This record gives sequence, structure tokens and C-alpha cells, in this order.
Amino acid sequence: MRLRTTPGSAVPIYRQIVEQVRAQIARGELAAGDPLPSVRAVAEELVVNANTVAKAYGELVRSGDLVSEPGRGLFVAEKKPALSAVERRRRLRVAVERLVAEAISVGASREELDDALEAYCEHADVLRRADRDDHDRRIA
Amino acid sequence: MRLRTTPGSAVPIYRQIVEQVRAQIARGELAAGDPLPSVRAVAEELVVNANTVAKAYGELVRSGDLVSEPGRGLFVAEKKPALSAVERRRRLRVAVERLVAEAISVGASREELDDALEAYCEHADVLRRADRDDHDRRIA
DNA sequence: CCAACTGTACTATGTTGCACAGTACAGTTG
DNA sequence: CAACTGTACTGTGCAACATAGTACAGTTGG
Repeated sequence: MRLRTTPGSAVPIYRQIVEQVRAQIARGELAAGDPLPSVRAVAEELVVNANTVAKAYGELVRSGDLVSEPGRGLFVAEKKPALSAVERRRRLRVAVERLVAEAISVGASREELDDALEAYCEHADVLRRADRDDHDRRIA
Repeated sequence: MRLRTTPGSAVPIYRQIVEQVRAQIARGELAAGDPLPSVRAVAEELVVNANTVAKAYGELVRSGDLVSEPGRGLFVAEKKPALSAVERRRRLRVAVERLVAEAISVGASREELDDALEAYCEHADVLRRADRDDHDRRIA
């Protein structure tokens, strides 16, 4: 569990924690059933109030990413409740709209946008393409 | 000038105005030199405080999207000061990071993301590709 | 000239979200 | 039983947001 905070950021600390935990689960760094560090441990680690961590964990439980076993701790949920296809497309669309709006406002072209997306996915080794070509290339 | 607000939204009203004006300039709905409706007119239209509109306009002036002619009004700037290539790439990257994070959290694949991006650019007729193939396909 | 408009700059008030501190309690575990 | 777990309170401080009202300098059409 590696967590970090950006104190000066406009996004609240509890939200940063939520996003990072979600990202680590998505990347497989946290597997189903894995225990999470306690509220108080994270709070000490990040030099942050315990309530702030509890707020983040609570949101992750409500969203189904974590399960709470009272008295024992928090664990990564076995299966995150899959979003419906329509809901997934809807949220993807609003996220895309935001990105395109930013791209327009900085005066970037479609090609620059595609390049940036490709470069980030490549570098961060995330959201990899599932085609065989890519897989073979990595094995070779 | 078509503006709308989403009162329940987490993004502040003044920021919604900023984004919408920027988008309209980018789309060409507002051309360089075009006058903008007065602070008080927009405030009445949106049923919003004049200070809130002034705050949005002020930010647009500071960012170089609008120019202020004291006593006359606000106008779309002739040429928005082009961002440096590195700055453009930097801002594009953080925007891409946000999109990818959302894509991961909703469990979307890379292909779904690409499709959503393509579909939005196609539908909104925005950030069009500049290659000849695409152009020919549309003419045909 | 002047009334009516423009942007801009104040002061002040109320609400909301965020992070903090402290306390408390029920459940689990070595 | 002591030490840990999550959770739930109360209360405080701070900053951002939106509101209301007032004021002032510059421009412009009648």
C-alpha cells in the first residue's frame, strides 16, 4: 500500500485516497481479499486526521470496492459490482467530454490528443490493449 | 450566447460560465472581436448574482480569452496567446490521466475508451482529424 | 450635456465542504 | 483482558462560493 497526498491540491485529501485505492485495485496491486491498512495507520502515515481516512474508506465501502468486517478490518471486495453497460458508457462519455474540452482550450489537435493518450497508457502500463499483436510484442 | 447553469453541480457557477465561454470560442460560435453580453444581463438571464458573472469574466480576461474595453464591454480576444508546446503537452497529460483514472474505475477497456473518444469527436463535430482520408470519406 | 449603460472594486453575510481534535462504543483477536 | 479493528458522534476553524448592496470611472446614444 503506497499512498501519497498532495496537500496544496484542489481535490480534497479523502478523495485522493479514494482514487488511489481504486486505481491500485484496478491495476491488480491490491487483489480481492487483501487487507487494507487500518484507518489509524494510514492517518499516521499520511500525517492526516483519522476521520479523513475513515471518510475515504467509508466511501469505498459504499461504492462496493471494499468490504468491512466489523472489528477485523477492511478488505478488497471479491467482485466489484459491475456497472451496467449503459452506465459505464455514460460516465465514460462525460469524462471524454471533459478531456476534449481541455484539449480544445489548450489548442491541441486530435492527433496530439491521441498521442498523449497512447503515450500515457504505454508509460503507465495501464489499460493495455488486449489484441494479440501487442501481447506477442511484449513477449518477444 | 447560450449559457446554462447546473445549480446542483459540484463545480461552481462561475467556473461553469468560464468553461462554456471557452468552449464556444473554441467551436467558433464566438468569433474574435464579438461582444459579450454584459455582466448584469448574464446575471439576470441566469438568475445569478452579478458578482459571480464578473468573477467568471475576470478570469477569462486574465487568461487572455477576452479583452476588456473599459466602459464599453468585453470582447473575444483577437488571438489567444498560444501555449508553449511543453505546457500544452503537460496540461494534456494531466487531463488524460484523469480520463484514464475514470475509465479504470468504471472498468472500461482501452477499446471502449477509444470508441467513446471517437464517437464523441464524431458526434460533436469537434477536434476533427486533419488527414485527407477522413476528409474524402465525408465528401463521398 | 446627461442619462443609461459598461466593467470593476469594495464590504458584509450566510452556507457549505473540508480537515481537524477529541471522545466513545461495539466487535475481534492473541 | 489488553490491544487492536471500524464507526459514529460533537465541536471548531478555515476557505471557497454565492449572495446583496454600494460605489466609481469610462463610454455612448439621444
